Amino acid sequence: MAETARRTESRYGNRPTMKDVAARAGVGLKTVSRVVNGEPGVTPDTERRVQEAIEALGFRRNDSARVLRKGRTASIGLVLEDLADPFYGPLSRAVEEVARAHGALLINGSSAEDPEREQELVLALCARRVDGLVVIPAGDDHRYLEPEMKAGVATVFVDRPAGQIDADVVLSDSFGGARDGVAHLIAHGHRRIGFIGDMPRIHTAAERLRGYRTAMEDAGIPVEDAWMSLGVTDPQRVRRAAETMLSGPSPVTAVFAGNNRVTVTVVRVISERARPVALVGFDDIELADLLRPGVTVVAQDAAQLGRTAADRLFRQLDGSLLAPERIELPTRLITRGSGELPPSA
Amino acid sequence: MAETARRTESRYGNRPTMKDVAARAGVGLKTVSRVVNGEPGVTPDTERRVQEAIEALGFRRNDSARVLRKGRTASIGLVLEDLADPFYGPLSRAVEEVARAHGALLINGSSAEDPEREQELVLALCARRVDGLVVIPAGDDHRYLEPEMKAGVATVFVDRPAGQIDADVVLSDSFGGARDGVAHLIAHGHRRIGFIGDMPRIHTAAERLRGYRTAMEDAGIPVEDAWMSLGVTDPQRVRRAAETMLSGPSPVTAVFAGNNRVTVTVVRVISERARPVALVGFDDIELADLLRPGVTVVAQDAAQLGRTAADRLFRQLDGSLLAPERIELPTRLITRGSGELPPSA
DNA sequence: TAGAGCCTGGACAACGTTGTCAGATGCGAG
DNA sequence: CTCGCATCTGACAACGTTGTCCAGGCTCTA
Repeated sequence: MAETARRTESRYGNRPTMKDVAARAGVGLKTVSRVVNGEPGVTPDTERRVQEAIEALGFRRNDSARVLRKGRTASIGLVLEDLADPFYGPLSRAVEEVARAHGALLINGSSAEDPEREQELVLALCARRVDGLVVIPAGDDHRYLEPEMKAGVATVFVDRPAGQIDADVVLSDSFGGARDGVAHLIAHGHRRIGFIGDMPRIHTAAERLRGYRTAMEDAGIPVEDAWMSLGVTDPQRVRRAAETMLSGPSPVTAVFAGNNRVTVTVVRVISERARPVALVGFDDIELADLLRPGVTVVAQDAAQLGRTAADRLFRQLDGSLLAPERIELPTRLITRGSGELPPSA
Repeated sequence: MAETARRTESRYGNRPTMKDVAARAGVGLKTVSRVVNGEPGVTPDTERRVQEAIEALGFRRNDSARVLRKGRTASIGLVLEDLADPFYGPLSRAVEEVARAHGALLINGSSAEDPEREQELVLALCARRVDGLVVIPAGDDHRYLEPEMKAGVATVFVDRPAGQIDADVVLSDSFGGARDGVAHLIAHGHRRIGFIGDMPRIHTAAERLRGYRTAMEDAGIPVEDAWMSLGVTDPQRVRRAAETMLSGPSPVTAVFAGNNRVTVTVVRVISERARPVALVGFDDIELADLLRPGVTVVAQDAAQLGRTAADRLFRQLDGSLLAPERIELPTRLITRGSGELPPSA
């Protein structure tokens, strides 16, 4: 009775606690705790009374208090660049699945490729005492994480390595993938090949550029500056860059696109041109097989990246002190037509 | 000195607290709290000493304890079906942006369209005392949320309404969109039109089916059972369903696809056929404009759904007691070619 | 029937933070 | 020189949970 009144009269936001449950069930506080956590040492009769009280009051354990007491939050943080990017959806989902298998929840944040925002997010997650962090770095200096890692926050970087600190990282073989993709174009007779990619301060972008250069060099083809466009990602500028290389005095006959967004725009530009242009893109894109010609890509497995990173994270959490490791996953060239076009003109 | 030793010798996971900072700076506990929270009433000199101690120890405030004291967690939960689905990426991102603007973090979970898993996730989020919930329901009975909502957890449903309870919901106009899409096909001369969609227990699927039926009825066209395929989503079965309706004794000349995944598979099937088949899909898909013919779709704005829901959530949190509302966002027919093909045969 | 041992239940402290309140300090005015 | 006031600081309780430990009641055996 009294308890019911208390609930009813209580201000918005007041919730019953174990104490309330205990009072209503006529037992001690700790007994309620035992029932809630399925600990042994409670007679069936007592347990029933407690369960009824829980039901009646709509009690739900306050995990904040629990965390405070126990030290572990059973949650991990994932900081990525943009959840809306189709590359990160599967990655995030894969991390979530692994977390779920370990009974942990996932807190998600997008850095929008802004180093400051990355740091802000990471530190906010640390303040909540996430057990671990999976980070797709935006910045190139992660020394701010050192105290956190020392304090026991498991940390794994994905897609790009950490800057200035020694930490686990899971990568795709950007260099090898790009090199093979460009070599593929060369094997089909191209010599004037363009490269459009992101800012070289982004590790993957730099590696892919290096792969491009290496493939060209291996084939003994000198690269002209006009064939390369770096730091360009927004559709409008990619479009301009592509059109420029396709028009100049020595126009390219093939393009290597440095990521999925660039690929999409280049496909658009090429489809508007009369003369066919060969194309290989880094990252697979949906429906690539249905375009005419199909888009040849260097595919990386985003889900596998996420899974691998999360596995590694929980291995850290399971206590083994592991030396930081660099895990590189292979890429896969998927030929669909656009990369096999011969040079024209 | 003593503190340093304590830190160094401390077991894995030990972190400095405000008490440690206070001891090192030679001030009281509360003074540290004041500095950390930027409260007034601390002399610049004291503040500097405290800041130095914080720096030296690598102190970071424990938000779990803070939450326990203050009651608000500054985090909201988002339960959706599958983060890897391109429809949910932008939605999730939009919710995150709004949360960020309110200083809150986002905890994400995928229900995988399993009602039990949805409930499990939601209750886990409530146990963490998230301030609010954005839920894309998998189940059709949400009475389990009643005690939580009563206790002050702001709740908004998205994409599908809640079951058995009265709550805010933000929807796309599935019915109207589907009806218009089908009417568009009818206007282009089709009479035998197929429908492939998800299980009718999913609200959006049911609404889209209703839209299809209504459009057909409005045009005075009797619908044959063989034209409809319900509860089919995995690519293989969609493929079989599509092939069946395109082959039978009275084959359809056009297909309305109930969601993005179905649309993609149907595009595949159609592209393999000699005879052209008209197609309108619900949900936009990337590169739809580059296919030949381009794919005509009924587009909904996932980001806008997320933004609207999150806005509503924070309005609830800002204290105003609002009567539950149903907000319906319009859809947009985007014609690209596939929906304007005339009937053939 | 008394003592040993087991089982159940509860009192209490602790986790790290913030709100309350009162004490200390310094300064100016009478 | 002393009082009063404003400013700064710190002791203490509280948030809701879990771990420790002890008390009381029971059963079983000698």
